[in-house]
Amino acid sequence: MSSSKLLSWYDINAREMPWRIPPHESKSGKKPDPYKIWLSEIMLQQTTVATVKSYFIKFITLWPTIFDLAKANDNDVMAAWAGLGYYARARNLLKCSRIIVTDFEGVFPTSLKELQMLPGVGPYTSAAIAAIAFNLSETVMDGNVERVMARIYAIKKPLPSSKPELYEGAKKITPKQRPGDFAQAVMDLGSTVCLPRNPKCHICPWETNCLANQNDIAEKLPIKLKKPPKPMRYGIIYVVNREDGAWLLERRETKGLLGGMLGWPTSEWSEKATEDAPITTKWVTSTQSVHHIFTHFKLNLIVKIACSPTHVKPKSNKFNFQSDFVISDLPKLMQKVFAVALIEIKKNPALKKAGQ
DNA sequence: CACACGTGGGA
DNA sequence: TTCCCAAGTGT
Repeated sequence: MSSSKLLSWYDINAREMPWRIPPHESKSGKKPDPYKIWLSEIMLQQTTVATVKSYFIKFITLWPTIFDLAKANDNDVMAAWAGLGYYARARNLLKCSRIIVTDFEGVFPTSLKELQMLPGVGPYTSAAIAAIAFNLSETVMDGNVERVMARIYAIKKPLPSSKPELYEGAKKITPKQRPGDFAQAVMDLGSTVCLPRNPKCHICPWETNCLANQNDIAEKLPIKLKKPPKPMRYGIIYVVNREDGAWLLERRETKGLLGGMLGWPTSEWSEKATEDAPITTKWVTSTQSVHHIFTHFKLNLIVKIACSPTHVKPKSNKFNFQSDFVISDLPKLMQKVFAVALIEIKKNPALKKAGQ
């Protein structure tokens, strides 16, 4: 297995990404901005390149350097992250930027050990930053690399127990020359050629070296255990529009699901939907409910809508009327709820006031 | 180690 | 519809 074969492939086939130094510039010594590599790698955790691109450009435009990000308003950063998911990443992004500015004078450390002490930076991201931003010969292991290694070495032991073996395989072929390009090349290969289903072995630079391809079992690898079904949860969510046009929202608790994000007041989400209205009023129940799929459960929410007079005070001070928000500041689930509420408001004259 | 943690796209 | 997958980390 030769890394040079893959690097030659990468020289021609590298995907374009806003944070990436293309191979011809990389070879002539152009260095990436560690801030951009770090930011992109955090965004790319469990998230596709296609999805990340526009968010990356937005962040770089709003906060061009780590110093800008470190002094940003927390709610502005959470709003900019809205829709991207896994919101702990955004909270850790802020924490990390402030550590880098206050403890490291704005300069990222280069060792895996120091990088892994940063919030949101684990085994994968530390190696990716070291390899891509600093061109150090570190071995990156993500889902792509796992799949490629399982195939070229024909490792039949199922994931996740095979991870150490897969890592050793990757480490063995990590080159001293161009380790950053190599890391990105394996991931490009995994995302465009060595696909989970229907791998394109006939155009793969490692076609003749790959043990799985030689045995015609590439598509069967890596072997993964089946995932248990997602349980269903139910709840009631409340959309209140005040006569002056403001909407009733809450800033969700910092920890847990959608932590730190804006959202509509909601009951708990459990086996059974239970009322927990934020104000006492006459509610209109939407004909449509909202269905949403999270990583570990499915959710069905009944949407209740009300129009309230301006003097109404919510039952809890965690709820606030806000007129200065845009719907894109909210997580996708909350955007879906709002869309359903608007349909109901449009249909129902009793909910229409204040020029809505 | 198992589980919590979002969302969108493809087959 | 349903399932899998995507440049994982924190607890």
